[in-house]
Amino acid sequence: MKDLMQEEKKGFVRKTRQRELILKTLRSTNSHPTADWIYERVKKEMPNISLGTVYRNLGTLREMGEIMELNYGSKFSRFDGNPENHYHFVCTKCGKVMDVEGCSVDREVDEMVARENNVEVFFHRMEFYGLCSDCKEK
Amino acid sequence: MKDLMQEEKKGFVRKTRQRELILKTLRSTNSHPTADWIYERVKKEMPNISLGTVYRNLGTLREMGEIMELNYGSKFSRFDGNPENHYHFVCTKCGKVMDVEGCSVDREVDEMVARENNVEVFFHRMEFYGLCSDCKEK
DNA sequence: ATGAAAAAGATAATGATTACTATTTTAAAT
DNA sequence: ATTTAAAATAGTAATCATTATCTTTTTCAT
Ligand SMILES: [Mn+2]
Ligand SMILES: [Mn+2]
Ligand SMILES: [Zn+2]
Ligand SMILES: [Zn+2]
Repeated sequence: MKDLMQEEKKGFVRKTRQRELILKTLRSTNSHPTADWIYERVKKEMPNISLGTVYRNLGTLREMGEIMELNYGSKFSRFDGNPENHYHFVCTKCGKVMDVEGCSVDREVDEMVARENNVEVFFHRMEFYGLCSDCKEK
Repeated sequence: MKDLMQEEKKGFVRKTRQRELILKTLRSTNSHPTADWIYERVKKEMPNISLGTVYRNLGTLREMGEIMELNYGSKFSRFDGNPENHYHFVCTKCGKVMDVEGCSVDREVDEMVARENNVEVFFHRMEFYGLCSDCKEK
C-alpha cells in the first residue's frame, strides 16, 4: 500500500544486448504490448532471457525517456515505443489500445489548469474509451 | 495476464448496512481514497467488516454507477464518490489526487475522435500530473 | 413466518511485478 | 590486451493489492 511515482534518475547505464533487443522489439510494433508479450517475443531470439530482465529494462528504458508505460486501470501495464506524449483509444470490448489520430496534445490546457488550481503541471494524459472499428459492427 | 474491462450488468442488488456505510464514507471525503483507507475508516463503525466485503461493494457500487474507480498507473486503485466524469490532478511528489477546477469535460472531442478514427467513443478521461500547491514551494 | 437468493466474514489463492543473489558482462583504466 | 569495479543478467523467491472460495448470515418477495 505504498507507491511513489517520482521518476528517479539513473546513474551509469551500460549497453546490453538484452536491452537493445527489448527496445527494438517494442519499437517494431504499434500494439502497445504487455511485458509478458515482449518477453515471449524476445525469447525467440534470446531463449535464456528472463522475465525479470524484461521488467528491469522496461523500467530503465522508461527512466531514460526511450519508451512510455501505459496503465488504463488494467491489471497490467502496457508499453509504448513512442515516448512522445500522445493520446490513446482503448476498446472496452477487445482491449485493443490504439494511437488517436487527428487530436494533437494541447499544452495550453496545462497552463490553464496550473493557473486555476495553483499547481505546476508537467503534462497530462487522455484516453478515450469505446468500441474499435472491428467491435463496432455487431 | 487476462483482463476484461467490460462492465458486466448486475442482477438484483439488495440493500445492506455494509454497502451503505461504505458509500457514505466515500461520499464524505474528497480525497479519492484507496480500498484499504475506506476499510480502516469503516471498521471503526463496523469492526467485523472484512476487507473482501469492502472490495466487493466498491465493485458493486461502481457497476451501479454510484462511484468511480480511478487508476493512475499506481499499484492500487483509488475511488471517487462522485460518479460524474471529471478531470483529476495527481501530484507526482506526494501522490495526492484532486479534482481539477475550471476545466469542464469536453464532449465534442469525443465526436471528433470517433469521426477521425472510425470508432465509437463512450467517454474519455484526462489526468494532469505535476506538483500540488504544497509540494510546489521547495 | 418461510424460503431462495444475495451478501457477509474469514481465509486462501492469484498474478503481475519486484526483490534477492550468485554469476556474467560491460567498459574504463592500466 | 589485462585488470578491475560497477552494472546487468538469469534464476528464483517474495510482495501485495485484489479475487476467489466457502460456510454462515441476512435480505426480501411471497
Ligand atoms: Mn501510443
Ligand atoms: Mn474526483
Ligand atoms: Zn475492439
Ligand atoms: Zn504534492
